[in-house]
Amino acid sequence: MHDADQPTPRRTTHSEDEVDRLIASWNTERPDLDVAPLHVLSRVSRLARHLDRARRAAFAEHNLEPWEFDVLTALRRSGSPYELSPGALLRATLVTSGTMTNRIDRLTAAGLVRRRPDPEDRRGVLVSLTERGCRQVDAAFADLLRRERQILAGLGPDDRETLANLLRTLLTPFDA
Amino acid sequence: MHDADQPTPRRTTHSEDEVDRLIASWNTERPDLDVAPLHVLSRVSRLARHLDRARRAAFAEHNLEPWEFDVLTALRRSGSPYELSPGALLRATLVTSGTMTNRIDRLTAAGLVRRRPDPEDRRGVLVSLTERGCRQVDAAFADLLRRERQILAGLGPDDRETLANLLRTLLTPFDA
DNA sequence: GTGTACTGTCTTGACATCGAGATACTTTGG
DNA sequence: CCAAAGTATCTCGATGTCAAGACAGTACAC
Repeated sequence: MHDADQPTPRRTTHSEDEVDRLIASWNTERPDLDVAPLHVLSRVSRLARHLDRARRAAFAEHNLEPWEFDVLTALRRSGSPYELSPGALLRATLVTSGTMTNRIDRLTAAGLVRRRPDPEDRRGVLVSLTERGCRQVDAAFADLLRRERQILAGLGPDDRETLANLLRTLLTPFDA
Repeated sequence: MHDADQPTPRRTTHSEDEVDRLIASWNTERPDLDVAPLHVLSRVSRLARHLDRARRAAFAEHNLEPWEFDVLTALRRSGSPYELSPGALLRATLVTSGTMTNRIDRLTAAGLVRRRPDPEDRRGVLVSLTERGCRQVDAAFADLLRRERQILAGLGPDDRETLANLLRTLLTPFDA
């Protein structure tokens, strides 16, 4: 449709990144397509991938897998007595019930959570953090925040706020 | 450290999202921690998750799995004759060699790619797109771009550019 | 009350991924 | 020309996930 404004040198000198190269190859192969959305969304995906790696590294220091951290933080954030049903946990972590059963089994075996029957609903179960689970998730979370601060080091406070607000705008439609 | 500036009404009215609620629970449970990095990075992760869902939906319309699309686009972007080695493909898609072998097997079975021995290196193999593979990836990609435009609809052109540039700044250290 | 629909959890089977190692071939250096 | 190191691909076993369905218990309407 509009070929002319694709290559305009509109933005101030930014060093080229992988996504710019990706987009350049698309522009060569499919000049008919407007691939501008990739400028934002491919970067979101790639950054998320790197974040996953950083998370994995942070947790490994505390002998936790990312999935373990996800479950433990959900419990931790729920506040004392750090106890939730498997159903609540799977809604918090967006996994299926089969996966959650498996996770709780392994976390129980590792001594990080405990299972007990729900006294108010005989179908139900309650999962709670053990002392060790609580200590470990707190340590891992502090470590994670340190690394995330590193990743954000290239941005000033105003840029961070701008970025957070723009991302929230994109995210809001999904939260509904 | 600084309790006072967390609840300041500094940003102009934005509706609260899931991440704001997440951060609020952390502030309740661990008021000693500065969880500000989550404002940016949790949103990046969550948005990436939603993007994955959108991708999956777009590809399903064309009978493609996300992993199939990843391999096919790498070939498509490489330009005519749409042929790359398994090694080049695994570098492009960031999976292990075992995974790539498996993927190529299945794509071959589906008639979307072809394998042939590399005439210049008898260890090697070359993988190329079939007619059908090319048509299918083109259709799926066009569909994906439509959906990505939808996701970005809430942002004006200037905001998109700002967002892309901020994300690039965060991404650059990783590309090295 | 009793049947029907619903909810919460667990079980099972299929599947894609990874990591480590095997195999075949090529390159390099003496 | 040969040996050693390097490269390209594939094989295999273990793992974590999901989807579908089984099972037990609850809630509501009649």
